Amino acid sequence: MKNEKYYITTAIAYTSGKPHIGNSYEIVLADSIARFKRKQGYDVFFQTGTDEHGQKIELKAEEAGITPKEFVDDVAGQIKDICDCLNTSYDKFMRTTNPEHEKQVQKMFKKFYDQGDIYKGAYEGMYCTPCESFWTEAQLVDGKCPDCGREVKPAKEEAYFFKMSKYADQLIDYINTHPEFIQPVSRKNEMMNNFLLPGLQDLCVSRTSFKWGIPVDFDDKHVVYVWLDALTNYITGIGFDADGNHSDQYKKFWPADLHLIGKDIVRFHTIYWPIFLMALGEPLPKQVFGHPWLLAGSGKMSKSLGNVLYADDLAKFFGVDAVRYFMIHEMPFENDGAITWDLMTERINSDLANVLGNLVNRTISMSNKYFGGVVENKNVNEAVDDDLKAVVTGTYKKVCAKMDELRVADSITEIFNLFKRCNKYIDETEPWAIAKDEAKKDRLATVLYNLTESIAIGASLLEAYLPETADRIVKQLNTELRSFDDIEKFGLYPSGTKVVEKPEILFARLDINDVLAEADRIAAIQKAEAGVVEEEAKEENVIDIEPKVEITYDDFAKLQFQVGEIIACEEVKKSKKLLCSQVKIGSQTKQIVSGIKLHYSAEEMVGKKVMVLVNLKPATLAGIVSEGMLLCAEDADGNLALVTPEKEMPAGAEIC
RNA sequence: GGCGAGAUGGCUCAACUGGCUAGAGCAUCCGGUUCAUACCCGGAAGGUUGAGGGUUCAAGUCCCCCUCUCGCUACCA
Repeated sequence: MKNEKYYITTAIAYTSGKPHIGNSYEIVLADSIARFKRKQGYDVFFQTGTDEHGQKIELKAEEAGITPKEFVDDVAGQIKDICDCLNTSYDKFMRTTNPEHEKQVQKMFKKFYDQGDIYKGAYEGMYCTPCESFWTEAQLVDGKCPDCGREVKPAKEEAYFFKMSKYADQLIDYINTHPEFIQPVSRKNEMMNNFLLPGLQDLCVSRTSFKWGIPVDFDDKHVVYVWLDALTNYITGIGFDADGNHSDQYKKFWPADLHLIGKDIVRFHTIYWPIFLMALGEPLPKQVFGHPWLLAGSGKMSKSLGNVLYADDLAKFFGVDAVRYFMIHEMPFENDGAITWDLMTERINSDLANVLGNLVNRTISMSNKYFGGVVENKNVNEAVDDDLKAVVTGTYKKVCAKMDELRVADSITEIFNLFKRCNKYIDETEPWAIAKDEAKKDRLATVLYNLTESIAIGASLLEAYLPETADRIVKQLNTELRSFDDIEKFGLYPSGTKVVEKPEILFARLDINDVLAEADRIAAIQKAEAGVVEEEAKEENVIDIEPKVEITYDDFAKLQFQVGEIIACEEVKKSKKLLCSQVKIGSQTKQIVSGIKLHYSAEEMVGKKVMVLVNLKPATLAGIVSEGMLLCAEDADGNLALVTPEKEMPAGAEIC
């Protein structure tokens, strides 16, 4: 038994809605690791939870006509239900609306401010309106926007910034001297090359544009930036105190041994989070693993398509451990995995039903058929037994090696190799043939004992991944799950034990037609729900944007809008998003570059009459001069629609 | 555009610093078996390792070039 501690966390789930299967998989992965470590003798603390602040939630709550707190209470409940329905063994479910957490975040923010890590941004001359970006003094190039090189203006709003640059060198050094810190290593390179080496920019850590967040206690116009709020859950959840009065739990468990997160938020966990910790004077987490995603077959999940997969639906239909098995098995280390009803069916049938379920079933059946269910070791050994025993007792080491590398999918495959070896052993020994010879009765008993013992060991290895199944197996064998201390010893199954009379089907084989019928049923329900939602949404399909300052008519009159006809258009080859159009405005033609390639093809642009801002100062984009701006409407998802006159108008007509 | 990763049998992937007929699982076909959930065991077929060129006794592995895919990032007048 080891006496070391092991602190593992998942990312906390954002409470903007019920998470689909792709978001639920992380908790199962973490759970397998946590259970495995516990079984290895580590003192494990496993924390998960919810991230409950932010503008999106504020808006969703408003739409639903309830308070943000009511909204997140509901969603956090759903998320916790999913964690529970997947049988995950978290020790703490942390919510960022927890009052103690909120208090600590405020204290940390104040501490950072007091020690000069956070400063109030002075906006004069620092906001580049066209770029919609805030810049700090250090970032300005000759006092101008470092992006477009134009004048920056005083902004109306103030914000607090965190001096990331102060800690950047220290972080670079840490990452370089701790190669295991960021996993997989490809992520490490991305962080270094894109953020750290080019020079880390200071981060804006407060917002004034919405209210649903933790207020900055010494300046309550501001709420704390959601990431600063969210990331700190890893320490506040175990009793960190900004004044240094940490709980014993914190002293014991921090730093975390593993932050398990999705690959999309690696940046926050490997750059900002370590820097916040440095500023607090706390040690950094030992490892951050940005796992890939489990994607639903081809394309996006959407309710209107009826193809959203939810962990609880799947667990209800396939069983909890079948879903766990699929997630763990299919979850690759570096590339995204796929989940579909077909793939689920295939995995369950071939691995769980055929290999494992059938093995347990046939073994128990034989014990009952030949020995009335009593499994006895008569020690009549043959050479063929040796390899079986070697494989069975050697599996633990292989599984450990894979787990140490966080290759959880590979580790469960090792366990199934053990079961496959058992099936082969049955074929090699042919118990039904031995049974015909009364003189070989003791040999037959030994064979069945070896099988039963092998299964008991296999089930014990499986416990961390499929706890319920492991339990069901040993119950049928009338024994108990074995500790890892005894997992490499063959022969501990008590000789003379009587197994159950009638073996239970662990995993029934699935008929693909039944499965697809279930998929259709769920799809129909989702579509129906989506239909209702869509109709409601139609009436309410509006977007609120950040209000800008009031302008005078004179301000407006400075803008020259005209109808332009696109007479030619081509893609800007070097860019993913830019189209270059020749726009006829009256008798002249202007060249305008627009970031709309993802929404319009060059061909379909030609002939359109669009609204153009004509007197905008020319700028160079991707090396091409742009002499104006095509106006578009943009929805919440970033979809663009060109604005065109609703009646036929000549090119050059003024818009006023 | 910048940086990075990758392209291997129908599918998913493997092959450490170049080294014996390029491996495994699933799917397919054939055979065996009957204790068992039409299951299990064995075997076979299937790859000029994205294209082309080069280095070497030897290249999936190294170099050059081309095509394509993906990730992060920038651009979005």
